[in-house]
Amino acid sequence: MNLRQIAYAVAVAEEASFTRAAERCHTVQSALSHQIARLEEELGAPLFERTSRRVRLTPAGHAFLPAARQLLHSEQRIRDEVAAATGQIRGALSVGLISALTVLDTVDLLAEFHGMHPQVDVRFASGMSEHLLVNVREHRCDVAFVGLWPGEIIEGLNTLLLADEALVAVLPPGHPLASSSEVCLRDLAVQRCVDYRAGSGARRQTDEAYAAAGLTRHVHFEVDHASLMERVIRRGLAIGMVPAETAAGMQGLAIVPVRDAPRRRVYCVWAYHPTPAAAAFVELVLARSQALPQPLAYPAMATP
Amino acid sequence: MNLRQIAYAVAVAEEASFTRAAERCHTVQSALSHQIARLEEELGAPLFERTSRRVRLTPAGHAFLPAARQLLHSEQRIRDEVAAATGQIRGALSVGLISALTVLDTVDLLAEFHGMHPQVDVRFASGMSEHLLVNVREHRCDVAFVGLWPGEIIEGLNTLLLADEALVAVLPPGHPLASSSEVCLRDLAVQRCVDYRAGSGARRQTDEAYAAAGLTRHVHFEVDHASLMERVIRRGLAIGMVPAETAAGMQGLAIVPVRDAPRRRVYCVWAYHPTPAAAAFVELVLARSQALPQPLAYPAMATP
DNA sequence: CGGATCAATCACATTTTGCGATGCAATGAA
DNA sequence: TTCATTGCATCGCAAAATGTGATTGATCCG
Repeated sequence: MNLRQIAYAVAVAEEASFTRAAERCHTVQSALSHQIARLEEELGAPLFERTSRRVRLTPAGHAFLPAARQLLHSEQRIRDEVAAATGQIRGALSVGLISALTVLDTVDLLAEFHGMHPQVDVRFASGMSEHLLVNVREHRCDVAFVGLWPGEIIEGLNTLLLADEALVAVLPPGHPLASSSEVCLRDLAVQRCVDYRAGSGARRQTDEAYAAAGLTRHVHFEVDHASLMERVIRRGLAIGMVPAETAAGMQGLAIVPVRDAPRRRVYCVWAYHPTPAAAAFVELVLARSQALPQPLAYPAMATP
Repeated sequence: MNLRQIAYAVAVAEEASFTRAAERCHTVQSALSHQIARLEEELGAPLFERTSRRVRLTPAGHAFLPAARQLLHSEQRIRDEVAAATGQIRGALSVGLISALTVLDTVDLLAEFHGMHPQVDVRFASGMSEHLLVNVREHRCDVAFVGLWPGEIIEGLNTLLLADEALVAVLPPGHPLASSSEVCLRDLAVQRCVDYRAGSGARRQTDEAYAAAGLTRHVHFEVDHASLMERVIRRGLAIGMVPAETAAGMQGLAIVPVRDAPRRRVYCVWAYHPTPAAAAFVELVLARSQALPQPLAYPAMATP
């Protein structure tokens, strides 16, 4: 077995062609073909089914592929780790974002990060908190910014609490409640509401608050980004709730404190043993976020 | 870079000697020395500090080592996966065990497993539940049998509930409560108690039950194995609580049901993407354990 | 001081890999 | 059916990488 053979085989699997794989690997088809044959011989099973005109993976090939990719990943990791040991941060950094993220400007943050470490390739991936957590756990993502409802435990990951803010109600200018000095959830539950998509962490946090108050409400409009929520409210279609800091940026809308407001928590999470690039990025996040007091390891145990 | 170079470098790091590493790799010292030099050249940093008489890792070498081991692990994984695709289960299987495990005989189970797949090398590791869970998460263990207290969530791992039994009190023959038809925790809390070590999952489960009943008790004897607990009780030093099935095997001791008995849960846990050997072992566990109804994904949400 | 130990270096043999040309099988259009 | 095309396997040869054994040079220890 051989690093080159592995790379060749993965290329063939991805290109579904020996010829194109050879081009991608900057070699000739005969050399690649030979190496694949040697690899198959050593492993004791053919990896590819060569029907003329088409190359397909055999069952053995399907079993081979994930482990092979992991091996190539390890190779890159070796280079990046050794480079980091001599002060050169490089490699790839995959950052997951929830769409409701407003507590810090990640693009600004990544601009600063890119200035410090221009050799790092950055990839964004947006999605819902649960999905991002799975991605981080399975190392498809290095770092993610997620929202979680109170009491949730994030096990097996590093976490940093970035924000724990009370939400405020955001109303269209002419709304009957717009001039109130304070409202409570009971007032809001009977209104037409806009909130984040069901299943998202942000949505769960508000749902949880209504449920705890014994209230049911109906969400007429579901959005996946704060700017969409703002437009829905501005148009007078519904009322919403956002963190106070976010609301401050919404010009021309009525902002009213909520007595029994739910809190919006945002965490930065990353896996154990981060890559050098991920570690450097987390360090920057740490430096740029005022350090909030972190919750206990097992908040569920703290309040029996 | 090269698989052989990586293997050579890891061998040097582990043997702290080029000569011994060469022997271990079935080659001569000069060849190995040359390959290490080439590897260091490609990586742009020396991995080893050659003081005469001693070889030590440089900072770059320390950064290199974990990623290199992971790469070699991937190589083995490729072989094992391809072999599994052709029906040959082999490789290594690391099983973690809590000492309080009595619901199934893991040695019997592994004997049967070894009969089915003799090419798999099995390694045992005993410890406390929390520690085993970390080991499984970080892939130092493939499968673990752990005890958890009610309400705990195991996130990011596959789980199978193996046992959920009520505990019964076990008393020395002449004990005042030995002839009772039933006792409650209040009766037991004032007795001298033997239980598992503080910090273990089994211990937490009983501690939690006493706390929930508003009782405090003092554990005079801490043990790390059921057989030790039995001997302490037999000697008349203390009373204990064990699952009913376990108690059935304790001849000559008084077994008394407990009205508000805590339950002892035992889970089998394993990481996502198990190795072929781990997957085969879990399959056997599944077949040999009567399938209990599994708890919800988020039991904390189910009882708000 | 002198033997022992250990890694680096060198010349040379062997193996592996790459390259270009060719062969062979299958497909699809005339 | 025939023929051009596509795509992978095979082969001979050149180049590169790797292994071997002997030697060197430095350091440690008695």
